[in-house]
Amino acid sequence: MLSPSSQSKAVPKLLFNPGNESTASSFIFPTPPQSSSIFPLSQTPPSTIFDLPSELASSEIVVREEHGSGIQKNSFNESSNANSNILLNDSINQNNESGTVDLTFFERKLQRNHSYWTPAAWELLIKTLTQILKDHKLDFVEARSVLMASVRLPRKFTPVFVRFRSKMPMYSRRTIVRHMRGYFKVPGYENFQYKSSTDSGTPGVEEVLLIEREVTRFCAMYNCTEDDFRYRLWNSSRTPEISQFLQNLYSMLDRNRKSVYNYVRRKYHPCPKKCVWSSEEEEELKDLVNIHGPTWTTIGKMLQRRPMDCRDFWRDYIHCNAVNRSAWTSEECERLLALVADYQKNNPEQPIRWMKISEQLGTRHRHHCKLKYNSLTKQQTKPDHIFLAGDSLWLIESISQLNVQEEWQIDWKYISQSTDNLWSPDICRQQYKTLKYTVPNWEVKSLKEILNHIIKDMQQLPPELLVSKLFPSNPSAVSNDDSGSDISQIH
DNA sequence: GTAAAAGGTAAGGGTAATGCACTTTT
DNA sequence: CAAAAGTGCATTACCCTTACCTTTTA
Repeated sequence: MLSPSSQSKAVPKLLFNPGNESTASSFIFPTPPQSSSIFPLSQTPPSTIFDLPSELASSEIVVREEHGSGIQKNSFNESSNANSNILLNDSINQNNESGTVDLTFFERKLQRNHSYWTPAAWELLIKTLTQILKDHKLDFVEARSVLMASVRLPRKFTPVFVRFRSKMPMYSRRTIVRHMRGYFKVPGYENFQYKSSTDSGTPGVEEVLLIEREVTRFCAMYNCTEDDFRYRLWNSSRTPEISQFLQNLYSMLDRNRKSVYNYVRRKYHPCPKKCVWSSEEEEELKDLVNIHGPTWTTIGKMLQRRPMDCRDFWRDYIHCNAVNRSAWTSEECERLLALVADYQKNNPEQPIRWMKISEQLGTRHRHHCKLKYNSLTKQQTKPDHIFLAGDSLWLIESISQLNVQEEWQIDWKYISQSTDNLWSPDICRQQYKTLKYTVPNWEVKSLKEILNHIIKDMQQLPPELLVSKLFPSNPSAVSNDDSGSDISQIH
């Protein structure tokens, strides 16, 4: 039996697959301009692609519901949290004791509708934004300023949600907003910016499109369907056509050969079924692992799933069946610390194997162990994040030199780069916030006033306390970097 | 026959998207 | 005041790299 989400999970369809849309194959992405240039309105795609429908005129904007939007809840967060934990734990316990599967629990945990941002989503977003800019006679820079000037999304951007709701309902409002801000290069949204290609990690838009085009070309050349291609790619007996196909991709893409190979094999696996596991399948998976061990390719073939999906489900659900989601007890914390200490003692200078720690602890997920350990030992594990007094002064002076009026105008990426990326933009911003809160009545003060106040405060410190990680050669600086003299840390 | 290159597999590790429980704004 | 929208933190579904082994190629 499949949970209902298997029916509702929409598969993103590439809008510009040949044959899907007649104008699509000629469409070229207008990549975001450099912040200094003007958005090229002349690149606006023809209206045949755009055909913004009457839905945009409608004032009724409904997007996929998220975080209980529209339903005001009582503010008893503590008790409602506790209740939900009790519910979850009850269902887990019942599951353990009776040996049967609590469907309510499984449906709950597998109903997520998780969709990654695809090139097709970029295309839709960029098309819609281009039209909005045209309608409001805005250029890229102006639109960026409008976006950055208000915390809430200006109303002129709401047609984006209407468009997405009708074309790609699987994306939440938050995801769309994040990519919109990323497209306009709003500081703090660097992770969501448009990337045509990348050295490693998730491939950029152009890379994905190139791979898709090559697959289409392969199918046309050998007169086969995409399903045929998938089977050929995974066929145990290698064929020269597939080898040639892969070789072509390696030469066209500027990234590690193995990365390309793995990506293509993942994306074009013959078994598209994923995410939702029925209780029967789960039992079957358990049996198969008992019989064959962790031979995921074999098991995947038997279950008609991708090998790594079998591994993931086994590792992150079945294997942590006793996972506890309630608050950590002090005994658990102590055991965690002891286990990690023991591991580090036996495996000096090795990265901590959280899967192993999770297995030994027995009641928590690997991610939970890692997060808890990091929060328990925050000071020790993140010495790099600590700003010494001299660094804090440098940070505030650097912001001051930017000569900006408002906080949102601070280019944190630039600040971070000035530290040779010793601190990330986020860490710099966080440190600024920490310092800001030391200023009395900061809420009603301007940025300049806040900065001047902090600088004045810090300049009153004795020079010997103004040590710096960033400028260790500073005559007043003390050389013991990692000993982290507490007195010089400003918090 | 052999070394180099490429393919195949699974362990290990990580993160983008989202859920929850709020707060803030309209 | 209600509803919509934003947000910090936790969770999870999905993704990527790397190491090691096998197979193919030159």
